[in-house]
Amino acid sequence: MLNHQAPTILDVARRAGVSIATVSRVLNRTATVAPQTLAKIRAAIAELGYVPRTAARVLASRKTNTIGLLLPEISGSFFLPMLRGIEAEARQAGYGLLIHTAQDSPSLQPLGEHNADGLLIFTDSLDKNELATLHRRGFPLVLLHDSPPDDLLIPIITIENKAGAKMLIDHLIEVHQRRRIAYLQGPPAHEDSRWRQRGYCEALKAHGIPFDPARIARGGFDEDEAYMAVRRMLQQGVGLDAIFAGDDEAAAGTLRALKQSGRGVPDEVAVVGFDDVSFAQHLTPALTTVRAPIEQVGRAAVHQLLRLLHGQPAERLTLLPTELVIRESCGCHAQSPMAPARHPHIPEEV
Amino acid sequence: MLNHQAPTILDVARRAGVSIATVSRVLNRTATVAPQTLAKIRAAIAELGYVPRTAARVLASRKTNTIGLLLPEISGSFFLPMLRGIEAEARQAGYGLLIHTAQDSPSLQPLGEHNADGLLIFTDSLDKNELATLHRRGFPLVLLHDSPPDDLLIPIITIENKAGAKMLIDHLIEVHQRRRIAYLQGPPAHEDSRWRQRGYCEALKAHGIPFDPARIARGGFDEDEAYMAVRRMLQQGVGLDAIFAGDDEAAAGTLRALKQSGRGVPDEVAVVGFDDVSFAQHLTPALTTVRAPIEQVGRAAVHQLLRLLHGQPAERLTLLPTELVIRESCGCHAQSPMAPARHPHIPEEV
DNA sequence: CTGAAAGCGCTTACAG
DNA sequence: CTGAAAGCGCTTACAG
Repeated sequence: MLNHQAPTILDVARRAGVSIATVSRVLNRTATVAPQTLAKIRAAIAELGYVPRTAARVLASRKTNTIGLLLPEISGSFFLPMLRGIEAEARQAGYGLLIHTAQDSPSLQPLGEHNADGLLIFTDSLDKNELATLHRRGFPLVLLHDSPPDDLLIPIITIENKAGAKMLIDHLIEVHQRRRIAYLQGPPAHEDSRWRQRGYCEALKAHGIPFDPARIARGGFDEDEAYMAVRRMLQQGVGLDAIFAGDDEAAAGTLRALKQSGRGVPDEVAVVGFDDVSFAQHLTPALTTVRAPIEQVGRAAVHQLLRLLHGQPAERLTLLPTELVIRESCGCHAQSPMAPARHPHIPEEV
Repeated sequence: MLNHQAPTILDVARRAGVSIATVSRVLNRTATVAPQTLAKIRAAIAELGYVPRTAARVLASRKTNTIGLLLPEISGSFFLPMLRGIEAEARQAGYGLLIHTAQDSPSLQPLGEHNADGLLIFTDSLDKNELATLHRRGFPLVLLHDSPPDDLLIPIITIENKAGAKMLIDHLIEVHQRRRIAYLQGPPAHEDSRWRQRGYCEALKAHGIPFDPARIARGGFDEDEAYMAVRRMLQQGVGLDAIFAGDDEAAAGTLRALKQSGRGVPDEVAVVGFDDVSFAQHLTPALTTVRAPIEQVGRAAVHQLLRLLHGQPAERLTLLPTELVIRESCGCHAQSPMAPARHPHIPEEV
């Protein structure tokens, strides 16, 4: 399909007057080469605009030099910073990034040992059996926000969900005297949600507030689902003076439901989220939430995977700290509007 | 590195009692195979859990079956839907997606003929010379939101920026009687921004409003940059009754700057954005903007690239329609019952 | 420090 | 409908 035949290692070798083995050595810095030879080869490469064929290298070396990323789907403000972290870290290490969503493929064909050296697997994107099979084959795997089955030692990267949630609820109780606090659960099997709920429960307990199941509903980490859930609770007359929406997306739906029902936020009902995604600060009132270091999760995942790829031991669990972000929706005052919004870090140019 | 040797096509052939050529044929559906033979091969594949090595296929067939995506960086709410569209369309067509950001690599090494069949190139991510070189080699390329140099026939996918902007400004002028409308430009070389500015100018002209360069500033399609730009205009005493922020990110910064300066939005100053990214509806007041079909842009780009890959002619230009999204920041009433009611207001005098 | 040669696991004419 | 064989473009012991 290409107009001209791209140069191969043989073309370079001929032009430089050496063997292809020597060219390969300078390409891979795999052995010292005489200075003049080196210079000739470098020149030949430059003149021909030679780029090694990935496929040939992979076939011969049995390493793909690419990391696979498996996701359930591409959505939510959560995903962007994570991808940024993964891509940056992979690129820095000289690895390519192959992305695939599990959308409708029941089995994991498009990503595997045949086109990646290792895999990053996000919550809910791969069947546990397939995971076990891959792992037993010795294929390097790192999990994101989802624990492996007990018997498998697969590294996992996740965040301090419980501690974050506890800080948040403690704040509502201690600073704003809320005691009738609802919790909106995420998707059923979602570990983040379960840990957040534990933090919520612990905070209640620590303050002697009885747990009331009527104040638990399914928000699904989803704006519309949360909207419906809150409407339902309100209609049922569940007594509330605060809602922990589970995550920021759900918090947006919660705010909408409350506004529509004429409840004042935060005066009547305080609202808090989790994650601190980009739009959290733009909500009205500005959302009090917990900052999840999402980009770092991505970086850490690649980091651990690289260790595995290099035959080094990896951390079984990487638990990244979360941080309370106080804005207005909890009942606190607005901070100075002088402060510009915070932005994710942009790597410096070299 | 793997515990067991993964099965190869030879293992399958032996088990099925056929040659590797025949196995290859059923793998690729490249010739009809006798039913019993087919069955035996299928069985062998299943029993062995055989998956063809991508590298070997690529090397032998000279097709990578993957699409490369080159971006300047991973950021902004704009990027997510575009990626979703690209990934979905590629997956559907059986292509892998290899992502790379141009961050610090001055030249395009990590993505090219050696590991992709074709490339999707987003604005600002590749030097024009490299682009020309790739194209002249006959490498399939599709551009996103950025025109090729005149002499190169590279398909481009973009949106109706000018028409969208014109609708927006027409609305401000005709419905809300605004005449002192500022425009915040995007990054210098950004085509989207230039076309939006043309739409802005045409709308002014059509209503006999003189163009005033004092009302043009650099918002950079960036929240903080827009914030600073608006503050500056306000300090300089530039007369304004509306601001077209260039895009939604900049609109967020604009709202912040106006709020901080105590200007009422939309009463004193109307604000409109462009793109309709996810947070636009969450801003206060809810943002009137133009919906850019971003996910579709991604899909269309893959679609055109696939045509190229299949040797079919591709559309030189795909121009996707935009659509006005009226919310509240222009001065209109809230449309949906979801939002709180507002009293009608009488526009300020000019 | 360098080369000859085997081999990585497929696809694809070419025969039959 | 099927097989034998060449070839894709590299890497990597093995010699020297």
